[in-house]
Amino acid sequence: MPELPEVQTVVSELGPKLKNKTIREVDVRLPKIISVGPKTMPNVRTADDASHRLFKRHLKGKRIKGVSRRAKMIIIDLAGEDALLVHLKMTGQLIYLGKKDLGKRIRLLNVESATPQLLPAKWTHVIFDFTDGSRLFYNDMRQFGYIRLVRDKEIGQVRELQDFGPEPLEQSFTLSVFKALIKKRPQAKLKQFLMDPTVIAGIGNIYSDEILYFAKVRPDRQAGRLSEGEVKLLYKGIKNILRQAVKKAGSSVGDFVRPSGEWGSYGKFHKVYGRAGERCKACRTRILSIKFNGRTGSFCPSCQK
DNA sequence: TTCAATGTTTAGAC
DNA sequence: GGTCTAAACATTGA
Repeated sequence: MPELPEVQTVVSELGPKLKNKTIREVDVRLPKIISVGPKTMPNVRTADDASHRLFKRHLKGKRIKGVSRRAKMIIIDLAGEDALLVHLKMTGQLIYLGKKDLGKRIRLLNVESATPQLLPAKWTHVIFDFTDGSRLFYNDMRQFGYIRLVRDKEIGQVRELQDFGPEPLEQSFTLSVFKALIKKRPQAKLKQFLMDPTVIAGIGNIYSDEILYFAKVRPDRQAGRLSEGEVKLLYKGIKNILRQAVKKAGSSVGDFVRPSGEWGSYGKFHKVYGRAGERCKACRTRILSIKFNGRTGSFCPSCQK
């Protein structure tokens, strides 16, 4: 589900809601989602009783200072020396309901057949109860995501936060920084290059497709073989597409929901992602869909050279 | 029944 | 070391 624009949407909308809330109780319904300490390895999550108890005990009574983001990781900063790291992976959702909204039904899947549901629902794995009666729900159908409790000073040791490329929307991500990245990986194909978190943070399958369409280059072109003009257009595409998507609160493909239960609206603007077989909006050629290194990429064979 | 799905890591091959 | 592939996590829906 979430790439940079979706995660940024969660962070922007959740931050003001959670700020200065105090946790009354945490209900962990699927222990493997949670873990404690910076060195936890993904996919070796044991969810033993000790860390489960530690997690609940540590969070009880803690006040939330703020919510921020690094790459696709959500960082919930707690008073004292603790922080919660939340990674949504493919299908994680964070939904916040105020006390008087707890009876509200939320549509958790952006498909016709999905009926709105009361929370906690079938895929709600962790519930945070705040002292003012509001609640934060963590849902995750595929159960790939996680919530990890770490000490502030341990954050630097979290391996999922190490070795990340620059944040593409920050001012410091300049054209010359981008050119330096290309020099480092000249052989990489563009689709791979854009999606590699050690090259640039936060770009996944949806936005790599859209950025490549914007830059009019094929996903299988080599990064080091672009013309000067193509490099500039690609750089501009990264900034433009991501900024636009953040403005529209992300794309709700499948199951991205905002913390309020609303949908992101950027999906309406997709030019190629999810449009395989349909016609290119610019030239009417049919959009192709091809596997590139295990991931499907969609592109216009006529507009993209 | 089979396939693909927004993410990330790891192992093995070349 | 760089790059590619497949597999792993678990479930749904077309």
